[in-house]
Amino acid sequence: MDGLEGSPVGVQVPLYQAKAEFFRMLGHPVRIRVLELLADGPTPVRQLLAAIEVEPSNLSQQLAVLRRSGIVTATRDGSTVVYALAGGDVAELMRAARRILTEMLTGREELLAELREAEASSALPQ
Amino acid sequence: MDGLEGSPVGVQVPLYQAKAEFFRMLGHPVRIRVLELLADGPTPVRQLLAAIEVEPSNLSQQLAVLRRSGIVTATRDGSTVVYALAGGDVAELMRAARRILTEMLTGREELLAELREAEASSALPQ
DNA sequence: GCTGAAATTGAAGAACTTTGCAAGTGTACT
DNA sequence: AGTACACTTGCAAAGTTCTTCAATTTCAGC
Repeated sequence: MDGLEGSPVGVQVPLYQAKAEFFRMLGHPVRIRVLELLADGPTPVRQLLAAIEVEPSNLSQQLAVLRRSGIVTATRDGSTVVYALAGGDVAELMRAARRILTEMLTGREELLAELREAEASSALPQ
Repeated sequence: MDGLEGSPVGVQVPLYQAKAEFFRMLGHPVRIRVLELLADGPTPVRQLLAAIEVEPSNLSQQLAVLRRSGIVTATRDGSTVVYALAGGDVAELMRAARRILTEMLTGREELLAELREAEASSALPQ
């Protein structure tokens, strides 16, 4: 876990490792849903909890991961805590991901259609 | 691992889970480097191996993850195997990630500067 | 057919992440 | 002060992923 935040300022982490940590931090269904909800504006935990089927303590852990990575901020307002995206076009990233994902799944269906039609043998790995 | 490929055709996985699996598949330094190398065109394993400091069998494992997810394809040419991006603008995704990453790190430095200046107490979580 | 090089696979153990529960902190209300 | 609510934290068990080793497959050249 913990990726980005662990690095003291000035200690250089190779960029490809920072990227890997960034993507790993995105790699959890609850965290994805939180980011998508936050894309529509700052949201109190209570509301996230209502929208996502998950135990409060589990949500808190996932929020902690997002917070530590720096992609979201938390501010306390009375007894509720409000989360918001720290900046950046997270929505754009999600769009890019969706495009690739769609393409990948489409490619897959085409491949399967081909395979269904001609039960031929070929010489490719796997 | 295995995410996307495990799903029989027609069994619907919630989109946020497919996204999480997709990002998790990107979440490894060796896999990121492979994708970045492949962004410059199809590349034989031998060349990947020369460019990335990693054991052959470890690289193979990571290539298998990428292959199973469908983001790359492998074709055999004589005794060498050549990998290529399966489609999609992976480069665009990486650019989006880099933008956010940069912003996050910049935000962090600003925050730290602020903290250094005024050692004030506040009431935020963490 | 052997031998060697290129790449993959399988399996075992270490390392990491996720989950849920119980306990803790902070704020608001009476 | 005491109770209730909103969240967070610590921790152990369960689950997943990573790394490495040895074994295997596939092809090319002899």
